[in-house]
Amino acid sequence: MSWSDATPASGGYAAGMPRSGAEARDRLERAALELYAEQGYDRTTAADIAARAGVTARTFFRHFADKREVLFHLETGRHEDLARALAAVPDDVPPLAAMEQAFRAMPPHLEADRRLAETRRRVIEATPALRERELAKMARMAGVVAEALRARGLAEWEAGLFAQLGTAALGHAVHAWSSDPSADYDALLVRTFAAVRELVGLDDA
Amino acid sequence: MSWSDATPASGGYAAGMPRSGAEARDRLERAALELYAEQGYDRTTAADIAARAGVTARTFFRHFADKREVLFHLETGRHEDLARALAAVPDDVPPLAAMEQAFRAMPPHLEADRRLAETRRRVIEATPALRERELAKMARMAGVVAEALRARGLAEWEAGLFAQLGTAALGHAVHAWSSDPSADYDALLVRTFAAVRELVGLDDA
DNA sequence: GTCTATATCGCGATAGAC
DNA sequence: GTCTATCGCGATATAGAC
Repeated sequence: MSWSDATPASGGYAAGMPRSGAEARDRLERAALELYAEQGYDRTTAADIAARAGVTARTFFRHFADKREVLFHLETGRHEDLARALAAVPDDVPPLAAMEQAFRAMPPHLEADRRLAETRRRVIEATPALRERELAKMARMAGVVAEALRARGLAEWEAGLFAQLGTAALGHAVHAWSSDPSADYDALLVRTFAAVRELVGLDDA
Repeated sequence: MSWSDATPASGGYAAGMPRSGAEARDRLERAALELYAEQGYDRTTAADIAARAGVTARTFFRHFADKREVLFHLETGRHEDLARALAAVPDDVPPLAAMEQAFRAMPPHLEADRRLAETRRRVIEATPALRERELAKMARMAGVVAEALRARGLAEWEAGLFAQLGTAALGHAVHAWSSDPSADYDALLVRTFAAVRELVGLDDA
């Protein structure tokens, strides 16, 4: 079934195994998630992942900087999209609403396969090293958002705080979504932002 | 001078070198900060640090889980203090004010030696791995705060959001303090919380 | 791809501190 | 003596260099 049980043929690829870098990266990502879920993150070596994906360990590190990055590669690189989405929101829209619109415009890529999203979440929550990486990604995103808000005229301090609020809301929505298969992501996001507005007393933000 | 140039005597400690775990840990912390500042985090090996502290590399890892933890060990373990400080605030004090009081009651341990705090901050900001760890520590603190707020009667969601706001404010104040030697920490903290209140439209929080 | 540094952890023996 | 911290040595695996 698929390439999951493929063993690297001596001297190269197994017959018919696609050689494209993107394909290999995909298989590595899948293999990593599977193995992390099956045996746990620590007991899974980079070599294990590479073997299941039908490549060598060296190839693994060519695609991903480290063992953690495998689960976050998809999220990275979307920061430009996010900045663009925020810039596209008219300047007279208040900050929270602007973030809400931008976030709604870029739903999670894994929406297609919820089972994967759930597994991924479970693995991350069970692994301190992965939670750390997730926080770092979140912080980077908050930085991007803050910069975009500053471009909309907010002061540095304001921009930073609103960005924290907004990304916290986003994180909450994503978390809830990937924990509950029967949830509608967009609705969750809208509800979360409404709750933040009410809680924080900024109905016009 | 001091134990910095001490080499572990073959078969054991150099004569008179204190064997207490706490002393060794202190020396390791100092040595690590020095070396990280001098050569950078990546070019500093655990063996380097251990050698400067007069112990073996194995001992380093007995005291600290990894190379990053050295710079955060002091911050850890104060979570109980923080929880206690929050519990000590009367229940009728609103959440932001409660956090402000609790934080003011536990100023940073390095306040005594600002040079160290500045160096530490510079090293952390220059090292992605250390920033990641710092974020993780912050998140853990936010978790502790959130739990304390829930104990004060806030709903889970409220508690989490306020905790994020409060720890963000704390982080901002600490950051500003450890970047500017002439700043008064307590005043910074108060000013930061005031700014958050104003910005967020919750003058009574 | 191969080679290498080195981070990290397990284990048994040893040696101050109380 | 019993602790507890350290040593010394080895094993595995990550990540970067060549």
